[in-house]
Amino acid sequence: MKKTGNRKPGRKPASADQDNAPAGTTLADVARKACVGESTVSRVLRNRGSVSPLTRERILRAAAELHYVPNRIAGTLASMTSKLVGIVIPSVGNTVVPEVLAGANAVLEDAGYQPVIGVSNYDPVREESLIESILSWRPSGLLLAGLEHTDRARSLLKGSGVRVVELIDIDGEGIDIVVGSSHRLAGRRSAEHLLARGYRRIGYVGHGIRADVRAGKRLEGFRAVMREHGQAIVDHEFSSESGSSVEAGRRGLARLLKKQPSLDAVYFSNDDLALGGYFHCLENHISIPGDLALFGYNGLDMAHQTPQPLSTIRTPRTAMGRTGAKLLLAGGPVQVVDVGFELIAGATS
Amino acid sequence: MKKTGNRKPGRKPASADQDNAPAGTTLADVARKACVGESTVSRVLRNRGSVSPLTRERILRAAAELHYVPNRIAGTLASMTSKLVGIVIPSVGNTVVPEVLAGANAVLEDAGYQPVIGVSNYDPVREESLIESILSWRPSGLLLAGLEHTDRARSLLKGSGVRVVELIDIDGEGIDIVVGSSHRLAGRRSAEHLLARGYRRIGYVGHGIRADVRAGKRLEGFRAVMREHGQAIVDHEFSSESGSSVEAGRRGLARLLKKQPSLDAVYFSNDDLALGGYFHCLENHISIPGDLALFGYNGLDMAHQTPQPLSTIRTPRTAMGRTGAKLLLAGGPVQVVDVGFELIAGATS
DNA sequence: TCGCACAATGTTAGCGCTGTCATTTTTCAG
DNA sequence: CTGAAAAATGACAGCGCTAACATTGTGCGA
Repeated sequence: MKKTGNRKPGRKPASADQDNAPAGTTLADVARKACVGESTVSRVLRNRGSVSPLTRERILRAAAELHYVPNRIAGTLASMTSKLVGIVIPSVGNTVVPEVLAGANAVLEDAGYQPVIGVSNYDPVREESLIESILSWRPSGLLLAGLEHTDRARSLLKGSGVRVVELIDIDGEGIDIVVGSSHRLAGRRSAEHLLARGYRRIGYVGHGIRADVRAGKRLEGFRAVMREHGQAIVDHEFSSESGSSVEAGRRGLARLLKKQPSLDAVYFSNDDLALGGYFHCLENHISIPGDLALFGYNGLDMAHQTPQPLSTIRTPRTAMGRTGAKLLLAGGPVQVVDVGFELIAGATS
Repeated sequence: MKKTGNRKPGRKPASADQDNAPAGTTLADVARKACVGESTVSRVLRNRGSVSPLTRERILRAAAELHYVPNRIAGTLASMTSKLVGIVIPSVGNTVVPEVLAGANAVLEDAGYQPVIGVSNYDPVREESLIESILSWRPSGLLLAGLEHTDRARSLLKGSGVRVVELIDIDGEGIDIVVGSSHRLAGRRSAEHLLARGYRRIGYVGHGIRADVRAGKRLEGFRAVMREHGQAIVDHEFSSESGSSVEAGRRGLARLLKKQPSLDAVYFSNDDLALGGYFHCLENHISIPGDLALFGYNGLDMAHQTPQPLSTIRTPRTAMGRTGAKLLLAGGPVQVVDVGFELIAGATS
């Protein structure tokens, strides 16, 4: 036989402190202190509905005196709308990501949103679990890097119904909104540039497709143009994973030139690597672009400060983040935004 | 006269969909589908308490079929313990922060915590409001950069009762746990190094105390040693705020050398600036360290890949983040952890 | 066979807010 | 001065979950 009713409460009631309960001050405490109903306090704190100036004043004073900090967890649960936005990035060390992040963050912050981030470390499976984990915080949107995700990640996102913005890349099928530029096209333009300048014995130092999807797409575009011109990349050197990118570029170029001393140009998968290559040339008195031309990708500030600014392609990274965040919050239609890129001729080609 | 009771519910009850309610599937739905009580589902999903293998299996299947994603907002509210950790950083572009962040993030993620981040942009007032905002998500801890905060920020943190870890710097008064190294001492060691190598006409290019508190502390230590040796910095050039750090370093050194052509060494407030200085020397055929010695701070990988590795001081940034995060979660006593630093002699001094 | 520790599961009261609606007070045109 | 619309405020049922407790089943030594 069940014995319903007549049971002690499941929790101990909060101790009835007065005035100084820093950790656990609730809206009800403020209401009591200001001698008003809870909903009035709620209205004042969220600037919604109409409240008389006197009451508002009294409530604000009470809240301040109690050092009240609203509990957004409770607020979110009650209102079913969260001011949380999930962000999953592949890495923080990367030179590109922080800028995109900064752009997005600026917009989100201004709109009162708080970013919840996860770092996937370029691992789609890790990304999937981060997405799941972040979704459990019921964010009102999600910012992702790139278009490559596991199937389950995709279905989780579709099922959740939250707005998703995929940043950086537009070469592929997006889930919802996509903001970025075409890496394939960037690769093409790079090849066209080098060919136009008369370079023919061109090598490649960088990531393979497996290591970096977007670098792979650039390489693909690059090769396509070469092929169209009856040319081919003479040789390539895929960067090993260990050490910094700059170091990888330096070593990579060294290895490549040992195999192919007669190269007249090298295409790097990004500016970090290219900078490493630049340092290698400096050290070995290889004249640039006389003996060897260098071409990168990203438009890093740093690579623009060398005695000879690096030839590269710059993408509007901050704008990308800003646009992505804006569209995330705006609630517009599904769309793909191509933010384009700019080829910087530089002095190394 | 009040009319209590007998009122329609304030919310519309969730539509009684079956099987495919992707967005709003709740624990109750799973319980119903698996024909068990809600608490049993909760137990299974959190691996707490004992549940028979068969029931567990049934529940997991039901959850999977319904694509159930737990609502941690509700969970947090109910359990009064959150798996959120707040992180307030001064900037993402900065080269140091991402590494510290990566270290911290790795530890937090492994423990199932989700970081909620805010970017203060080096503005203590902005930091204060970010702290307040983040506290409203009731995180179980907060990671901050540096020891300098507004009074109100400090009292908010003290009042909230959450664990606080301040990273990077240990020269000052901490709120709770502090993990970092002494910048004052780093400045001292830098000066000692340059003096020991016989440099006497030393200049400074970098941030003033106002622009970067920690750079200011390093400069202070540097000057103290100089003074103790009866020396003084010949001249200095504070970097303007615009443009990248590398560019600032290049321009700064140019300006400084125009004023003081006879300098034999320059102390930079960080490696980014020093790298800019290095590029300036390269471009103007100033031999290093023959004509001019350069010394930086941070131990950036990139500055180690130049033909002549930069003389600098390296701090264990990733370890700093890891340690900070570990202590945050560990619940140990208040303490200050000095992670130290390492002077890298390099080839520019 | 009984009784008791313990495993397995159900029941329910909140967690601290917000949204809806009810109620009371004020304002103001007619 | 009157009635109705508008402003101000209060009351309270959830939001989806967890923690505490209640309840029932199960194995096993006495």
